[in-house]
Amino acid sequence: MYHPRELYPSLGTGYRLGHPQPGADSSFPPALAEGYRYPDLDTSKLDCFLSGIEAAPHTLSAPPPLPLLPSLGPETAPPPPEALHSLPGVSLSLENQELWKEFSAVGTEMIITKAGRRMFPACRVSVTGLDPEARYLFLLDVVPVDGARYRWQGQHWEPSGKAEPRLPDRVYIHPDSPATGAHWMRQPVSFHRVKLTNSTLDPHGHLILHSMHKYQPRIHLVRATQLCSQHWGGVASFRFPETTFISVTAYQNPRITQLKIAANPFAKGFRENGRNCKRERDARVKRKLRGPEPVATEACGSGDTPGGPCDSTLGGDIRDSDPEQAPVSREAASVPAPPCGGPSAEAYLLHPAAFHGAPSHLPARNPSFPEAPDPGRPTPYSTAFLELQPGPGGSAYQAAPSVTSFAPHFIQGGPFPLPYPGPGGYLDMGSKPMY
DNA sequence: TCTGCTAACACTTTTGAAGTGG
DNA sequence: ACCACTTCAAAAGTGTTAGCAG
Repeated sequence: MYHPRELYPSLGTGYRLGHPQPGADSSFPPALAEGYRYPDLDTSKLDCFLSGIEAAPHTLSAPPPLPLLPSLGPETAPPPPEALHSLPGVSLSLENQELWKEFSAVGTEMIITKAGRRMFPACRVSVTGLDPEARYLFLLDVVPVDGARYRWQGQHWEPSGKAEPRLPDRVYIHPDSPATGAHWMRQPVSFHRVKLTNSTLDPHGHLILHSMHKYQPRIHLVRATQLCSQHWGGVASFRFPETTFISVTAYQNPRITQLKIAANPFAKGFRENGRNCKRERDARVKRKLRGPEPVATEACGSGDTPGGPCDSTLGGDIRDSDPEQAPVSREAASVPAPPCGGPSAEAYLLHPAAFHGAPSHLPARNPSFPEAPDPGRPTPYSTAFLELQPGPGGSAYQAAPSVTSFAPHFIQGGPFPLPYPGPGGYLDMGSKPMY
């Protein structure tokens, strides 16, 4: 685990997030740097949806210089994760770091599709140092690492020209947000529901990426103590070098494919003993050509323990060969959850934008939110993603109007606005009452 | 011809509704 | 009526593959 204060001992606790200096990254050709400033979290861009949050206005000073971004590939020894923040004492650790490192050592690739594809491995982190009583939001976004487009050369990735123009920046808000520090610290926080797409007109709010480009996920933690203020109480921004990846529409490196099949329970069918393994597929093709025959089976059954479900917080990459990352079994899942084990209904009512539109993602009641929502709050929205308006040149974030929470023009995609339920009321999501 | 993208496919996992029993 | 548990079907998430477009 890395503590931000160890990384930036000279910064103290009150500094502002800001843009790094492109020139500081030696792996980033100056010619490509134009228009590709690394957009670290700009506090102003969050005002649109954080306006209901926080405590005393926090004065933030100059941003620290960013360390070099990592390059992808087996030759790099990952530097410590980077963190920028004005939340003293808060630190984040990547829970599934070993898995990420395995992928990173080969050169992580993430499939992106028009409909949206989940990340695997997913970002799963543990947080410490939060104020147990204060509320926080967890955000995730993905930013380009450099200004290059990449190409698979049979053995490795190489830059092959200038990157495509920057796409709209979207932020994924963890469904539990806002929740108390105690809630976030109780168990690892998983972003396994994040989806990546290459559709620039994506209506679902997924994070939009270009194929064959290198990206870096970032996790932001925002303090939110009072729900009706125009200010927020600080922000911490983290990124883990081993989570850098290249987006693709089809896997290029067969070693990555093998790793994904081995580690992702959904791909179990493609394992050596799976019914969808190459041997079986070939056999099926032969059978098709010969005509119908009884289907065989058991011999090729996986025999593995079924991978279990993941809740909104714990879920993510699960590898059934790894006991430490063993999925929660159905039996285990039936055990009563801890008081803050699930997402919160109040969190939804207060920040419905934090939840996906699908009913399956609806939160469970969370007693850590005893108070009813403010009836005077503006209309919320039903998407876990916010699209942030790029500033001039497409690289900087523009200050958002902070007059209302969830300013409609800052949010794109999804069936909203939805009617805001009064205190104790229901939100109509697909005609089903919530709680 | 090569490269990148898409849709269809078969398979597995996840989720929620319905049913059952205490 | 309520709760806990089980069963089942539908939805969603996988990588593979063939075909298409530039």
